[in-house]
Amino acid sequence: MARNGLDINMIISRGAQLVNEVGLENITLKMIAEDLGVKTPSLYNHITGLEELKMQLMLYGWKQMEQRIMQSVIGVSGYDAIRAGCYAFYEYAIENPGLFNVMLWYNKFQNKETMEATSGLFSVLFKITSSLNISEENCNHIIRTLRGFLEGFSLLVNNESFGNPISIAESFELSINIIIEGMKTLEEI
Amino acid sequence: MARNGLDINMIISRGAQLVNEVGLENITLKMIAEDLGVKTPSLYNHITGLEELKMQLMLYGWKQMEQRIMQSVIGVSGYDAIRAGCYAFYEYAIENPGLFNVMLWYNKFQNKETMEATSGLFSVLFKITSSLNISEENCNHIIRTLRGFLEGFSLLVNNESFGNPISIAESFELSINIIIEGMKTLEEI
DNA sequence: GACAAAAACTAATCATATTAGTTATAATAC
DNA sequence: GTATTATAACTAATATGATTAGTTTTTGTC
Repeated sequence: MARNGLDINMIISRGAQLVNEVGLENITLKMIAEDLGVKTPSLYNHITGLEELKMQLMLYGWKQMEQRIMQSVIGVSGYDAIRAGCYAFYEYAIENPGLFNVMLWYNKFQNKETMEATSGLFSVLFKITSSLNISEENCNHIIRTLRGFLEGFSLLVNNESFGNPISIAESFELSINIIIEGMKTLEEI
Repeated sequence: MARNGLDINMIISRGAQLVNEVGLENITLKMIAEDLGVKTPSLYNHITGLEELKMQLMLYGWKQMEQRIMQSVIGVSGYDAIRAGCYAFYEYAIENPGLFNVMLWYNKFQNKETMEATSGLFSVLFKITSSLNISEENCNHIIRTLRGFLEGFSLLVNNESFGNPISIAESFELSINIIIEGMKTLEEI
């Protein structure tokens, strides 16, 4: 009953590629429309506007990252799994700098869907920490420690904010070690 | 030889207040100009544009936070000083949500000045860690651990990104404990 | 082949940043 | 005290991109 040109998924996946190329501050509907070979207003048949697109990109990114993290922890357990999950997070963030900015930026409380954007991902890490001898309450706190560190560190790397020339890879490795050693002090019995 | 109306400092300090009120995504030159009782183009006598203003706000915020952190560590040493500095960071970030977004967002590598925006602040923490029995290289890595955690955690809190209803204050406290305990495992001798 | 739904289009509107060119002010020189 | 002049403020104009209104086109269904 209508043309079968665009659909929302095409817009999101092209949007994700473009935002990685040009950055969150430079992405425009005009650019995405041109890339898809249509005029800007045509996008409005599929999205309500730029804000909604960014929200969709945010959800898309977190879901994709969740897949990567789940893959990464297959076959490993305990602290090795924590480590693997953290690396998967970091690598995805570094590979997708523009999209990762959208993920951080639009991960505000808005509604149930946006609130739950990251819950699947971090429930993976929660399950792993729960297998350790750490109280459930502390497991919940630890997830926040990890979220904070992973999001902040990745953002700093993507922004090239570290002035010091020492190895970033070693900083990440040591940071994860520090957090894991700190976690171990929370083990009960 | 000219009118003594605005100056750059008035623009920056009003801009800082306004960005905290309306958020980084909503701040405009028009809004700042109206607030200061002038027309938008008048601002261009003092700044080169919106981008430069945001960069200036970024520098302003980091300098102000640096003062707060230096105050916080007076009279304390060792891990207590680390803890005090972390709390000062976090509290400043929470009190200034819009400005803190600018601080994170525009803290990219651009030139020497922007690169050094945070160096004073973190050199305070570096001096403290250096007083512990931890190698200089590891001290540098630890600064990055702390930066990552503090920036990421603060951003999450400002965005209300934590869905779980457990106490944020306790999460912060425990996170700092985890990092400090992890740091202790790096002490040599 | 006509119809209806939906997607694409063109044209118009709006907001804001920015630039160009003009006017007003106030410190200094005389 | 007045003329000068540098600078800041102003008005008017331009540019870009988001968004909306209204029109045309397409395509599956009858």
